Amino acid sequence: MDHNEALEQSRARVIEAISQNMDLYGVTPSIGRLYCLLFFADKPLTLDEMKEQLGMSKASMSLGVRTLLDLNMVEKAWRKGVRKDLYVVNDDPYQRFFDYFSTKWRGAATMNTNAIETTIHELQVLTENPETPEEVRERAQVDIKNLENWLEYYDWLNRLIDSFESKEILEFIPIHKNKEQEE
Amino acid sequence: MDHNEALEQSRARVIEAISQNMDLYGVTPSIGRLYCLLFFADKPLTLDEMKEQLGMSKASMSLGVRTLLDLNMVEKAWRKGVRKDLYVVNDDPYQRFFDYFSTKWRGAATMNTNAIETTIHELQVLTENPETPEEVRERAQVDIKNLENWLEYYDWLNRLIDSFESKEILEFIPIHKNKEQEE
DNA sequence: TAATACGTTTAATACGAATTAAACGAAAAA
DNA sequence: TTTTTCGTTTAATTCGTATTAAACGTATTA
Repeated sequence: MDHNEALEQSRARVIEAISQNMDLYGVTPSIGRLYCLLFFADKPLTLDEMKEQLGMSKASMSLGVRTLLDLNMVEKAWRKGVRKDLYVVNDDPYQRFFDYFSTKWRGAATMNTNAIETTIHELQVLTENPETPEEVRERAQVDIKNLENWLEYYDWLNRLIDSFESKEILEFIPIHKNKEQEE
Repeated sequence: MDHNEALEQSRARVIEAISQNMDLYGVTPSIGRLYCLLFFADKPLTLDEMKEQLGMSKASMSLGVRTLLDLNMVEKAWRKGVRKDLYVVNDDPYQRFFDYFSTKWRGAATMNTNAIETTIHELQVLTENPETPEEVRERAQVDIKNLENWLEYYDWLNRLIDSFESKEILEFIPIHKNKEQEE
């Protein structure tokens, strides 16, 4: 085995691990490998180069790059004299983590909060309606109580995400270079 | 429309919203609806009751309940005289959030960390090998630097998850009842 | 025991998302 | 202009997973 192969083989291990676990970010292993390809590339890549290296279609590369752009995991790059679109990885793992929550989790929290608020309002109208049977009224009141508990949680979640976006979380959980760690 | 329907319809909105957004927890909308069914149930349910209410097969309920159990989103319940297995929702949203990170994200962090550490070690051996061509050595050194940056991130992530598990995060982002909020 | 009532597993199916080939439109080059 | 080179979109296909029917094993009951 020559040394170039050894390098590629070493890389392959982390590529596989990371690609598989990228489902936490809601992307497929294929897109995970695309991300890793860009991560290990020493220069911005074109769609054709990605297609070449991964042995997939150009359409897939186009789609894959776009979802990675949506997640702020890659960025467009520019190089004089190059007409093709170029892409580089956004290799700050903290930023990647924070961005993911800013987009996906924040979006879900907003949607759920809206649905819950609307529903609570409807249920309140229901309980205030004198024609509502007692049995239904009671169930509605239990629902309201439970849903208000969720609202409180989503408020908390939003504040957590705020601390990610503003990076204030790093005051509580600091990034400390682990210098004096085990050799 | 009778009042019972009104209640069901109000519930349906939040059920749909939450079920759709449950993909953040890595589960399908079907399992999301199963979770919501248990959430709104006023008593522990059997597999047959779930099957009945959702119009799905018993096998699906069995599978679905198990994945929810793995995520600590539901628990087994007991009732005297009832032979069938009973399940209730674990309706603490904070705990749900924390458990998810304890299992899924911690697991991914561990796997990736292991892969990265092994790879860094291999790359170091490669760079120390006098037969390694200079060009490969340089690329390996760049890789090592980048991967060490990731290791630092996963260490940070683990400490963040620690603060979830221990609930110390609540000292930084407190749960405050939003009493004095906009009416 | 035997018979029934469970829950789970397995193998087959059905459904949806990932992937691609081909068509398309836009921009640069000639 | 016309032609070529891009990237994207669309429609078709492929692939994987969700779902189910049926078989299975186990525990309870009689």
